[in-house]
Amino acid sequence: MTLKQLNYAVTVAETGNITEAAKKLFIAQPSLTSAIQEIEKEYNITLFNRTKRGITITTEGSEFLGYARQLLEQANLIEERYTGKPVGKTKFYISSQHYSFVVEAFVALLKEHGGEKYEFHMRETQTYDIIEDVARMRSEIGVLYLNKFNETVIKKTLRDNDLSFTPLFKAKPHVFIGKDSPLAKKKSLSLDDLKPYPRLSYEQGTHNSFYFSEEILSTQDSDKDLVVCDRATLFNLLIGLNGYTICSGVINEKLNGANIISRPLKVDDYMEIGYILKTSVGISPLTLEYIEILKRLLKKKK
Amino acid sequence: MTLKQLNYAVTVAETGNITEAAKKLFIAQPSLTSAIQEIEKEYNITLFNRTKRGITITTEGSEFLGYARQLLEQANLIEERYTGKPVGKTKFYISSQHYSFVVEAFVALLKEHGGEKYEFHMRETQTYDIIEDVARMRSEIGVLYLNKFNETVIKKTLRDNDLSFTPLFKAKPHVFIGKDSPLAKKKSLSLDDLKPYPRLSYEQGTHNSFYFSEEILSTQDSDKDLVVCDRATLFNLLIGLNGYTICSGVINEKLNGANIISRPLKVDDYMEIGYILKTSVGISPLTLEYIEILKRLLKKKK
DNA sequence: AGTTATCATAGATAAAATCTATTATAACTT
DNA sequence: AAGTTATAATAGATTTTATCTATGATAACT
Repeated sequence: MTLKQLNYAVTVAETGNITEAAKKLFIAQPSLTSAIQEIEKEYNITLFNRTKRGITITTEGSEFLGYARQLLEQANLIEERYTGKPVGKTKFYISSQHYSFVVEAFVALLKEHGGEKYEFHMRETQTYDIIEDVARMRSEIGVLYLNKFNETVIKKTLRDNDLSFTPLFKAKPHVFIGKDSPLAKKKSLSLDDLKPYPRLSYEQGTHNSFYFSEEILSTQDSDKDLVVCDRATLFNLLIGLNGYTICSGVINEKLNGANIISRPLKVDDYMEIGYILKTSVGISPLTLEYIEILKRLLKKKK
Repeated sequence: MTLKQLNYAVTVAETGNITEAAKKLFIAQPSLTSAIQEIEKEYNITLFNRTKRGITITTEGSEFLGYARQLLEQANLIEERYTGKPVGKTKFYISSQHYSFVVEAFVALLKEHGGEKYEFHMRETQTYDIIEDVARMRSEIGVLYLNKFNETVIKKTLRDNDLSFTPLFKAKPHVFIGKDSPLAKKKSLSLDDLKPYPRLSYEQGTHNSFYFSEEILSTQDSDKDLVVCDRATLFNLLIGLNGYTICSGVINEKLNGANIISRPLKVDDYMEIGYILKTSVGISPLTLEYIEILKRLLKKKK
């Protein structure tokens, strides 16, 4: 295994095409072909399925490339430290449930790296995808919540995938509503208060087991159910239809807008929000920095 | 930069002798010489001072090799993951003040890696050395405490060295005494109670500024002062001379022995014990695992 | 003064990486 | 159906890199 080979493999994966990747790397296509074959031979794995219209990554390959990327990232770090010149883009990938504080920290991280070339991904997605992203090393970090109800299932899923969960804070359940909603008059809300209004929740795809829901109490009955993928859409419906959604209550006016307010929900439950990491690969400096920012931000909010 | 070169450089540093290292690496000495020169040329640094009786590492070189080791460690991880065979020894270095829970976690980590080839270092040492060890990447992690008194100074030192501090727990000051000490009768102790007895503290070398003391209240006067380096020695003197030492109070009977007990100290102060990391290099899986063990252990004690 | 241990240099040799040219194959195009 | 295009694999030549052997230089020992 050489750094060159790993870099080649990663580029091929990104390009999805050996010929194309060879051009990017300023080498001839057969050289690249043989470099890839070398890795495959050395570790007796298949990184790519070859077709006549490019290549596709195998599951095995996707995992391997996760490790490879991590290693290359670290090699670039040394390169930069000792040449001064930035080598390749700074890359950062995060998968998260829909929390504005996660976006806020993401923005803060971006600001600190504004000068450099970068490629940052903020994936607000479904709970199961978050876990899968981190497990397959598509993202280095994921943010989600645990509570009494989903804890056992999620923790088992995490264990199975060699992932660790680190709590950030415990939140009492809140309800997000539009500031002009009739519900806004009350200081706190009960489940009965919510009954007449449309409930908004996030789409959970094929893994729409209750356990992977983004909202607690998803097993509760509701007459009017609206399911969306996008935070802005959710907020639009919240305001437009006097809807509500149950959440952690950590709110950022700048990001969510002044039209959204939160009210405590009168139930005996909690949400423990934290981040997940793939333990077997360690933590990169950038991820470490992101975690620090998260913590700093949350401290301020309290 | 290639992994080969880095590996060569690290071996040379370990051996302190190019000829010798070449034998270990099963290559001829001139090959090794030129490999090292290549790195030095590429990054315009001097890794080693050559003398006629081997080589010595430069300060620059020591830092570079810190990064190199980290990278190689991660490369080995991949190698192991995909060949099954263990590649090189598992290495773990920790520097810490004298806390038995740190040793306990160290032991637990060892147990989980008992089957493999390993080289683990537990450096119970002086506060400033802990900071330096982590800053120079001789250790990946360090454990020390902050309190009102030393916080500003230590945090500045950490910032200057690109180190982060993460709190583990806050402890109320306790006093360690022998179980047969006259002081053992009282449920809690005041500073006046301690006056007549010998105070034990850890040697802090040339950096013996108050701020780097391992014990809080080190500025307090004491008539009988005993200064040691070794935890066992400290405990022996504690028992033999009815001495005392001020500490966090986290105690482990198995490790410290049943002859040592702790009593709360009546002062308005705290110790915030946490770990320090070099932020610019990320965290290795093993260090991550160690941190998890620390947290688990401390949770149990509470 | 001779011996030993050490690292550096020179030039030869071996290994590897890369190149050009070509083949094979599936998917489009006309 | 025949031709064209895009893609990856293979073969063999060529270049580049890594390593080797032999030797030189120098300080520290004996």
